[in-house]
Amino acid sequence: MSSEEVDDAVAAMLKATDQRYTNGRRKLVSALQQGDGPLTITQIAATDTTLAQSSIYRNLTLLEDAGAVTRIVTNDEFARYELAEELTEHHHHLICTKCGDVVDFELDSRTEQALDLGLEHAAKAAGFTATNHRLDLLGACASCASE
Amino acid sequence: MSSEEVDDAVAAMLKATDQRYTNGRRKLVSALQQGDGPLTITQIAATDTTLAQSSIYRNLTLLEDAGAVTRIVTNDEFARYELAEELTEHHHHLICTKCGDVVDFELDSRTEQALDLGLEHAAKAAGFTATNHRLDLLGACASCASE
DNA sequence: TTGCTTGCAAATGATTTGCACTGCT
DNA sequence: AGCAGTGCAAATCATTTGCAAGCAA
Repeated sequence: MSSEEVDDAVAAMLKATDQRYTNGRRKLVSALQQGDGPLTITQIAATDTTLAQSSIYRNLTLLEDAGAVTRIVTNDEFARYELAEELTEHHHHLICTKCGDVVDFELDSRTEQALDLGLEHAAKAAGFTATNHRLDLLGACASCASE
Repeated sequence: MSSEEVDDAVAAMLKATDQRYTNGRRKLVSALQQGDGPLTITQIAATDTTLAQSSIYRNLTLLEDAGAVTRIVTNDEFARYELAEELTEHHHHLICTKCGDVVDFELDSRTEQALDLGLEHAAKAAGFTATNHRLDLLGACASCASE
């Protein structure tokens, strides 16, 4: 999805929830589009020092409610945000347990399909109504592993 | 792994890090063994009102450092703890996005193998050194879905 | 104007820490 | 006796919220 398409989609999502697509919100979406993985508040704030922290928090929450953004927590103390799956490709996360960095990756479709089947089965067995899954790989990123 | 085996294994892990296996720590391990999924501090505290919150936090951290316990964060504000994978079976989590409850489940071995292969491949491609993976299913648990 | 947005500063709440006390060894 | 473990209360720190001012319809 191109940058403009994402923008349009977000605009539509916001309109649907009676929210404005303000300047600050555009900046957030843009920052999230840039990164190659989910970003922390600090990382987002660093992309544009004119953004007030409280507004970043508020607007990310608002965007999350509108369905444009997803909040994820890895294991360290900061939450991270990324564009909703609907606006990106289905992907997973490489989480470096040393530096805490998180990077996206995709699984080949054969594996992904096998996984979906297995999960569907397991969910049914547990009486669980699954909406989506979340898969992370934990370990050391390239730069941390070489140290 | 039986309750006693877990206990022995934890004892060994603690000894290896020069830590005592005190009463309070035994209670924590026991509580975690009981639950059918990772537990929050609140849930653990509820199993034994004589445990001080600060000690629960401290001891869980200590057990985590010893490798006996794993801390996980799902998406709500509380962290959860479970016995380390080494002391249990490899499993995944059903996370109810309504009530926040987390329950363990296992994937059939065929799917798990396919997943391992795919992940190994993806990790190599990204120059990532993976130690393990984490897979959650998000949705509504049986009781929340029926509401 | 009218109401949503923003920025600042103060409040909240999970988690951490200091310190004095208790209990192993 | 001597040091590790505990409980309480105070301190932290990410996140949330109240409020007054700015901005768009």
